[in-house]
Amino acid sequence: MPSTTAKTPDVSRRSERSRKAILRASMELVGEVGYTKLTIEAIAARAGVGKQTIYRWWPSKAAVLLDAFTEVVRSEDYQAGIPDTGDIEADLKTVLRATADEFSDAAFEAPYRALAVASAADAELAEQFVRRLQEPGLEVYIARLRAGQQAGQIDPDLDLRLATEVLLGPFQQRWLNRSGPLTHEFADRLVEMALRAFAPRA
Amino acid sequence: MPSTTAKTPDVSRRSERSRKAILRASMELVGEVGYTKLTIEAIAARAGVGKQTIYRWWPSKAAVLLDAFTEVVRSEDYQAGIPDTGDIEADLKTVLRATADEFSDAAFEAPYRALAVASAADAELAEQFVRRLQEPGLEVYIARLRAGQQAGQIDPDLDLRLATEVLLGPFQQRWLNRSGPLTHEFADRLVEMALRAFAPRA
Amino acid sequence: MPSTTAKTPDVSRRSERSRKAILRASMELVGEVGYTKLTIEAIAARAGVGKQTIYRWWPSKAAVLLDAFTEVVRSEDYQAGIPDTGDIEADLKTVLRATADEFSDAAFEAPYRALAVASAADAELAEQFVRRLQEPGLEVYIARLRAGQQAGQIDPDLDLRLATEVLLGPFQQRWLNRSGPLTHEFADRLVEMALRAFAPRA
Amino acid sequence: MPSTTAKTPDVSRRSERSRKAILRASMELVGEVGYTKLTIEAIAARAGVGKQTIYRWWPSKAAVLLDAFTEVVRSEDYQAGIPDTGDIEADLKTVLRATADEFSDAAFEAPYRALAVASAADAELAEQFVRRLQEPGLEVYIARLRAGQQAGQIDPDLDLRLATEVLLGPFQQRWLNRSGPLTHEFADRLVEMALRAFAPRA
DNA sequence: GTGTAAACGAGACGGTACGTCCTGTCTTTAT
DNA sequence: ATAAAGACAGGACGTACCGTCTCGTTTACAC
Repeated sequence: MPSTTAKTPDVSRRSERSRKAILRASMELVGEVGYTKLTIEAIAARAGVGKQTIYRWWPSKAAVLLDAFTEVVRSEDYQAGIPDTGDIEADLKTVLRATADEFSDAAFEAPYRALAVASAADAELAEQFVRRLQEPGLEVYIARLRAGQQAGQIDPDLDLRLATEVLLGPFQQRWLNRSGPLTHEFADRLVEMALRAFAPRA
Repeated sequence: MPSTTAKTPDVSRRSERSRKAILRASMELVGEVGYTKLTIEAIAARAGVGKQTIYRWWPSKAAVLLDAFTEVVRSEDYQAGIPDTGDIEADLKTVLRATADEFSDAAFEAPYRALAVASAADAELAEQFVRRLQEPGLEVYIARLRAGQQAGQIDPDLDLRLATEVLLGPFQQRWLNRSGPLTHEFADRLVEMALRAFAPRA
Repeated sequence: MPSTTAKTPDVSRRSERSRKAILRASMELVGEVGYTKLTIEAIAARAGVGKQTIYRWWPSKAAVLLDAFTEVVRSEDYQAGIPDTGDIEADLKTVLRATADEFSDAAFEAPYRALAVASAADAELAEQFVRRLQEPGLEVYIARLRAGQQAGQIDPDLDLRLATEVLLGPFQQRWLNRSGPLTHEFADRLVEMALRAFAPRA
Repeated sequence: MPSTTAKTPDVSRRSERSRKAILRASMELVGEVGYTKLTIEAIAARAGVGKQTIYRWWPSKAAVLLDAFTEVVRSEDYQAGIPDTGDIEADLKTVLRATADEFSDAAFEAPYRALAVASAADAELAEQFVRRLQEPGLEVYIARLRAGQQAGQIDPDLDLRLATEVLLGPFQQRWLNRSGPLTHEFADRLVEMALRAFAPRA
């Protein structure tokens, strides 16, 4: 029976108090100084924790931040899902407008961009970033689109996965590249164009 | 009046040999060690150049890399534009498939991702990145779509700018997030879905 | 009356097995890595003992080593005393030559030097070091010199304490400073010179 | 022609200001906190210097301290030599009493003990310590003893090197081990006993 | 041609943060 | 209650780079 203990620390002995303090300090600091100037030393100092306690449990500052952000966002969003008023265009616009607003809020934007950037640079982190933060978001879109299919508003043969990419890809691109403003106007136009692609074939 | 200009170096006395060596060393090193482990000191050492020579002419290592990459890519792509066989779907698929292949080539991918990442993190760099590397790419798409409009294959009222975002956003998203493979299959499906959105209204 | 004694651990419950393992590990390690690189953690690990068990019973790693060394040396030397053949010069040379050999043996030298060094740096340890390891050595010299006085070979008014310092001080100095080799030649010359000082006044 | 440059820093570019500040800070700090608690970081901070500047020029904190101490002591002592009033006993007592006083002065004692301890632990340092600080001291004794030989007060066949060890060894031993007080009384008795050993044979 | 001023290669500098190591304390579980 | 185990806060280690700052040494234009 393997149970490779080796040098992995004992999770049952982990200090919850320290864990919380570290995540909290990370979120505070990334807002104050930005991701590039965020240092493990500063996190440890702010959290009142030894550096080793961070290195023991996380492989990088990005991983810390991912945990911190996940903890905050957990189910806060996503859980509700996308409203279904029967009017899919209105519903998608509502949600995408809200998302645009969220991405315009610095408190949300700073750590989220930090994670997106770190993920783009680090494949291992990316896997976690996508799975823990992006996938859940896609799922609620897929659910709403599926309802749209049943309501006859969406092509029943549509590749829903690809559909969400068409809807959200342009959005993320604008945001990451800062190649344009994330206005309600933009959200509306994007939804309209996407829905033309999603519509049942004549 | 002396017009001191103080600290701006004299471009006419700039050493072309050093400039080339620096750009070359940057491209080599970013391929060997990756962007995060790329250091100014290593570039200077590899290029046989004093550090100050780099600091004199570039504000950051990302800026060096942007110059290096621009030099390589210069007009190599883009200049030709997108072929126009009359079949816009086939033409777009051809180009997007080629792009997918390009982004799968490590020699291209490493520095380009480095720049994309650095741009996502740094607004000032982003402006240059978008203007010098992304915009020219968009333009050729816009040109082809405009031709499609004239040929009656594309909705004449279509917002062509937004259209390119719908076409390329999902592509960039997959690539940056590594959320899926950049296959020809993907390129084809993406073009097909986009064209449904771009088609003239019934 | 409870006689709490609060924080002094209960000696009667002390694990003899752990004590032995710790002393043994200390001696081994000081030989392998030297005193400066000797760590409490390594001793604990080698001894298969918790760190706290060391901290509970010893105030410092030097104290551990002092115990370890004392245990080994205990009475092994000293007990026999210095031989008395009637020829004090020969007797002293014999002993000092033997001492020179002992100090040239790495197995003895490493821990003893470690203790001497630690003692020179730490007054509290020094007191113990001198009392438990050096004084017993001096006593046997004093005893032999006293016999020499009675035999009329040594000045009856000689300060025997100071005499041992004159005999052993130069020896220790050479050894500690490595300012010269501890040869039999050196031992002989030192004894001869000292005895000129110890001789009865004309 | 070898001249192994390799990675040795360029001495001609060395900052004299930094060198002085480092040596000064070392001496201050060793007095304030003692040798064991003396850290390179603290020296760098006090000197207003980067740590690398210390690591670049010295192999260890002991080496820094040796330089610092040497700079202070340089020729201050030793240069004058031992007075020669014709009465060698009085002269030696004068000097040894003065030395006893010096070793009782904390400002001198702290760094000197630090060096002695570090030297006892580190052979490489010891070589320098002996050569730069101890040998010059011995030389002045040898010179005075030689004068004594010419004056007929000292055995012309005496091994002067060994003689200085007999005189100073007991002194250093007492001091390092703290095995007794360094009083004028002690100095006098030691000189008297040594001179009995040094006297011309009857 | 020579003089002078900038750019250059080199690299020392004051710093910051890294990731590792060890200290001495504290907590948990087992004997 | 002591012990083994090991997580913890703290702090120094020695290293790697940062961006700035001299140093001489080219280099190229002005005279």
